[in-house]
Amino acid sequence: MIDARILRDDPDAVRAAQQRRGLPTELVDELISADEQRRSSIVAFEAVRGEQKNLGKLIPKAQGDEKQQLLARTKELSQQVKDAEAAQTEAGETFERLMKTLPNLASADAPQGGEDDFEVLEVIGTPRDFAAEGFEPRDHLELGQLLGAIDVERGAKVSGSRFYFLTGVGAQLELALTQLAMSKAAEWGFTPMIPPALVNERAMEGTGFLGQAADDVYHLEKDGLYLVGTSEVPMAAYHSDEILPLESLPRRYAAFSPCFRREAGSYGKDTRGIFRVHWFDKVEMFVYTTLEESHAEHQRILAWEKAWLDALELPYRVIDVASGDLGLSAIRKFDCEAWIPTQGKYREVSSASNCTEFQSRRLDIRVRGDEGTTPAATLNGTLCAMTRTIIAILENGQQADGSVRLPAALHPLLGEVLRPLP
RNA sequence: GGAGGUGUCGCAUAGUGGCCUAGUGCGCCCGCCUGCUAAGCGGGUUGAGGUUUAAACCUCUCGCGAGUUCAAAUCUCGCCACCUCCGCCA
Repeated sequence: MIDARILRDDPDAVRAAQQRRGLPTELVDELISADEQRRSSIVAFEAVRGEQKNLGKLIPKAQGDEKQQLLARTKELSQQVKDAEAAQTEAGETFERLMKTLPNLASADAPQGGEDDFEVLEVIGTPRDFAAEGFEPRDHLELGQLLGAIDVERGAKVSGSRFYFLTGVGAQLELALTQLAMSKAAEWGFTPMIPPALVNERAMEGTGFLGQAADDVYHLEKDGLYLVGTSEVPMAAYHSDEILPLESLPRRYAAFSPCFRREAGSYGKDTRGIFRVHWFDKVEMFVYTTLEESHAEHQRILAWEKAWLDALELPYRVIDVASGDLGLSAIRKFDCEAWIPTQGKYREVSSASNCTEFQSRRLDIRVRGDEGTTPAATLNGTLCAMTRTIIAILENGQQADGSVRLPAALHPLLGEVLRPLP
């Protein structure tokens, strides 16, 4: 949710932001009139309510006829107050419902356009030339099977398509990555967290996932709970309804959790292996800070993501996602994409978003500063999404015999090389 | 799943229909006093929204929501959270 004041004072800025996302601007006009209606209903209610209170004070002191007259008058007022209050509540709810459909104001710094209009900011490392090395690279699934690391057949048998078992060195690889990511994050000043992966509606709605992304969310109707698609959800709701002292910011958390995604509408896409799955584990960075600091923090989060990919010795690039491809809550998003040799493409492995005040207005997270309270800013960024990282490590580190050279950072945990099963 | 209890300002408490414009203590902030510190004295201190050039004023907020009433922190009902006990359980 954005600041209603911006809507009143500078509606053109809101229209422009909508246009940057490629969305119609009619909503802005609807919002302005809903806001006017809301405010006039407040004025009407407060007028009758004030009168009721004033007269109510006179009643205990009044006697005889005077008292009877007052009672008659206030009895009449009582109904008016109820009606005015109902009208105010309704106008308020209408406004809020519309407000919640309005995405965060896309940054003018983000590239214009849709999914394919991202800007490449940086390309780091060099993809290996397998032709020059004299062999055809195997894809992650084939490598995973040679190493005894990934079992998708049994994943499908037990749970359905887009499920998998990590087995043997595959399971060890995830645990090692988790341990490494969490300890690096702790070194950087993040508080390690293991949050719940089931959350209530407030948390899911407040982070913006019941909007355009609602179809992608698993919902346990019987219990009123949702499975999180990312620990961003419990971590944003962690401080909901709280007022954080300014001195306590930034608050940086590194959360490890499973992530569940229905992947509705991606039926034909990325069906081989574990690239696009209904469940994976992830270490996520989540930060609470001020609006002013959020832009610099966004860059820091990106820098930590890069440091992580550097440590894993993966070739990757950084893109600035176009405004039409942003999620509901973000004003700007940077993705890191690792090189996947068998796809001949860079593919997303991490993503850093600045959600400014959008989530904290919905979840009521404020900062107490010198001049009263203001909504906090929230940011999130992937540190390590397990399945895609495993894919990148296997494919980029593979050798002609099907073994995989690991990055030096993993040597203390797993040794230098993963070898095929005999 | 069953039984009972609790929910008031940052914390602790008072408040059983109108004197609540929610009192008091602690903490915190400002000032006074003051060799220093402590104590003492005076003032301030929930949050949200609205009217307004401003100053100021108004409304809402006692876990949440409905209801009764001219009037609700207070009475009634529902929900939620927490605590204790019983059952089940990794």
